[in-house]
Amino acid sequence: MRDPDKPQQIIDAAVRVFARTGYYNSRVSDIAREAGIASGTIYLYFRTKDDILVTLFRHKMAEWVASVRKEVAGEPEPIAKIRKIVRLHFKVIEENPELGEVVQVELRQGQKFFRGASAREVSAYFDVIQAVLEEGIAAGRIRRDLHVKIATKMLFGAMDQLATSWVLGKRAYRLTDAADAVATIFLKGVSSDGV
Amino acid sequence: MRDPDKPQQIIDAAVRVFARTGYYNSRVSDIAREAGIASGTIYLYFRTKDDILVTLFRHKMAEWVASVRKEVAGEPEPIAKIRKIVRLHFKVIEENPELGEVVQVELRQGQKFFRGASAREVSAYFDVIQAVLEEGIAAGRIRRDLHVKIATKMLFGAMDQLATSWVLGKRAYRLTDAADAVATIFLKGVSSDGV
Amino acid sequence: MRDPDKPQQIIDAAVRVFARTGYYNSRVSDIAREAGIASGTIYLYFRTKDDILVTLFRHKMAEWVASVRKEVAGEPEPIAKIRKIVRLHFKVIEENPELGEVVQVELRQGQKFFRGASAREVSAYFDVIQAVLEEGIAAGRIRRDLHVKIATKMLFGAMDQLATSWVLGKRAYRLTDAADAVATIFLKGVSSDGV
Amino acid sequence: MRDPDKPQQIIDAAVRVFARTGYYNSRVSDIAREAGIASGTIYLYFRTKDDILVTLFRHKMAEWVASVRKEVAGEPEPIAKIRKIVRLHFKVIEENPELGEVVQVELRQGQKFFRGASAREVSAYFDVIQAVLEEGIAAGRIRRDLHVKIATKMLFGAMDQLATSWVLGKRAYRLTDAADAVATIFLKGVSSDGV
DNA sequence: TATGAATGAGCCTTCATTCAT
DNA sequence: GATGAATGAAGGCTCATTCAT
Repeated sequence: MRDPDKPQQIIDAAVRVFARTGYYNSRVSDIAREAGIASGTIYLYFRTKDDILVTLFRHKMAEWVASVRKEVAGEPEPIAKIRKIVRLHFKVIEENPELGEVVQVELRQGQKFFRGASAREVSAYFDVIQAVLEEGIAAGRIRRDLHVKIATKMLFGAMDQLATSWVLGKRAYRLTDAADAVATIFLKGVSSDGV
Repeated sequence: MRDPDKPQQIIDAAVRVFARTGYYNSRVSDIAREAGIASGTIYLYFRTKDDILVTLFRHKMAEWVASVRKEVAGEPEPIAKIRKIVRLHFKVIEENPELGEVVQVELRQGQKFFRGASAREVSAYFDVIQAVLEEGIAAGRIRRDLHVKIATKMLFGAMDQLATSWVLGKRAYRLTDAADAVATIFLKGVSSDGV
Repeated sequence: MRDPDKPQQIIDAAVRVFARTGYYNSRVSDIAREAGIASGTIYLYFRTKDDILVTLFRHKMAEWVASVRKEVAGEPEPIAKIRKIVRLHFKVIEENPELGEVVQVELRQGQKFFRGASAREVSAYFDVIQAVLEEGIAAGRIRRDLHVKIATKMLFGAMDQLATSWVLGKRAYRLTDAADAVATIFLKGVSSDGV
Repeated sequence: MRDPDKPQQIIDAAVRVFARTGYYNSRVSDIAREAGIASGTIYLYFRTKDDILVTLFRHKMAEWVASVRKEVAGEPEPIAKIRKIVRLHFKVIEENPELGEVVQVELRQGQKFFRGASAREVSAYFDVIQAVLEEGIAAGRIRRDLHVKIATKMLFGAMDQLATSWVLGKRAYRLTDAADAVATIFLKGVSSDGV
């Protein structure tokens, strides 16, 4: 198992193929053709077809979470952090619509049928959001009585739905243009009354 | 002479089977067994396996939207309407977790791969939410400058994510208990400043 | 099992259906629809689908042979008898092209796969031809050294091929117009030299 | 890298299987077993089960016609050519009775139901016979007023019927022994009177 | 390591036949 | 007798996976 680029090439090919036809309607040989290799070669790097999807999720989500974490770390202000998260979420989707299609569409299948293999990475994303909200509470910018877990899921769900609509729709507008509106509504919803 | 209850029985069986193993991992014969009929019988009422899923979506979403519409119609106050929608959304999921699993998990697949067969019914749900928001604006209860389409998607996404977490999770709490918190955050986010 | 017309109606419907799509591509329900009855009713008169085909062959061939026998009996002259046989063969096909299609196309399948169920009737036809040839030899009109069985098969084969071409082709000409040419060539081939 | 002998092996296996049970009563897995391969392998070389039969017809008929053409070309005399054709026709059947069974029995089905896929090759055989007859007319050996198309069909039909009887019968005699009798009768039937 | 031909389990769908009405 | 809904065995075809080269 020498070539260290192959797994990444295969995953990138899989993203494109899955985006096009979905996991269950894609054949391993489609991924191989897209990657420019023989289908047998895939099995030198992945155990099964499922394994490709699971690894894909893990890698992409890990990358994503890492970049969100980094972005957030560079910003001291909790309110601004939320705005950054929304903007980055939409930017990632906008720049990688194929990845978006796969993640948006297949993730729920994945959560259910692939043993929560990507659970760690997904919940890491939730953790980032939740941590920022808690920071905001500590800073007095966010309501003390906020049910943080609920608010976390709401923000994620809101972003996810905007992204899904855009990805599966006509993409006639720039998704990132919606970022501020989304952040504003959410922040208004969770902020301390006096702010 | 053809049994008018059969299609419903088959759909109900399909909901249970799809909830358990997902559309692509379910066999037609599984649905037949669950429905207590022979597999050939299914083809007297549905053209293909796909047709079962599409019909399932259409029927269940149509029912759902109808009940939401009815609930909303009985309430004059736009703010209260939003609260009712959230409560009903969670109540439906809580009382039909299997339906929830199918709709939550398969719907996105469906939106993408089944010719948007359920698109009409899904967008009808969005329409209900949007109409209530516009009513709220007209009544001065909701910000005049709100981007209504964005807010609609946000509310749907928030509810959907809460529901998904609950359905795929341990269900250790009552989903409906989260309804007021969700509605409150959302309403605070969109309401007129003076309110 | 009362209605004495049903079996005939079913057979006639089967002739039309088999002519259209062939035995193996026809469904029992197609025959039922064509006959204007329910598919279950067929099983009151026939044991299996095979039974329909076998009975069809037997009846139609028996009718055919009977009419050939009658026609031949009315003609004292052996040479004229041969001409009559050819003319009648082509007339039957021309007037019942659907029957022709079934008999021509399916008969060989039948000979092979349906236990020679129609063997008796088919060989009865051969017997008629052979008897006429032997009559011709006795009358000195046909070569004494003729291999009668071979000549019988040749005449049948020749008529059968002309009929098949016509039935499966465009039918742009009248098949009976070819009868005399066929008879003439055959008779010249088998007649006594001095004639 | 794909084995270039496989298609031929599959066709040969198919000939044996179809001869035994007929096209419609044969399963693809039967052909695979007869060919000593897995059933999926067949689909690497043929698109559908139909495709096997059509290809089989085309190949075998093309081979047949080529050998007839060659045989005929080596003989200058038109009368002798006819005798050669009959002898070769019977020889092919006698040496390949299984092929004979398939061609004789299934060909008519094929003509009707497989889009006339073998039409070109079959009519090429007719063309060879017809050309020889026209040659005979030009050489003054065959009647000038002969309806060539009818005579062509008659000869083919006669040979075909002899072959069918032999193939489907007990094969208690040598088919080639009948060749001269058949040729003689036919030639006497079509030859110029003075000959 | 890479290949891709070969494998064969698996599944959707059809349709001859049955049987309750 | 007549119906046609129900049955379930059967089979063509797909495709993830293996393995000889």
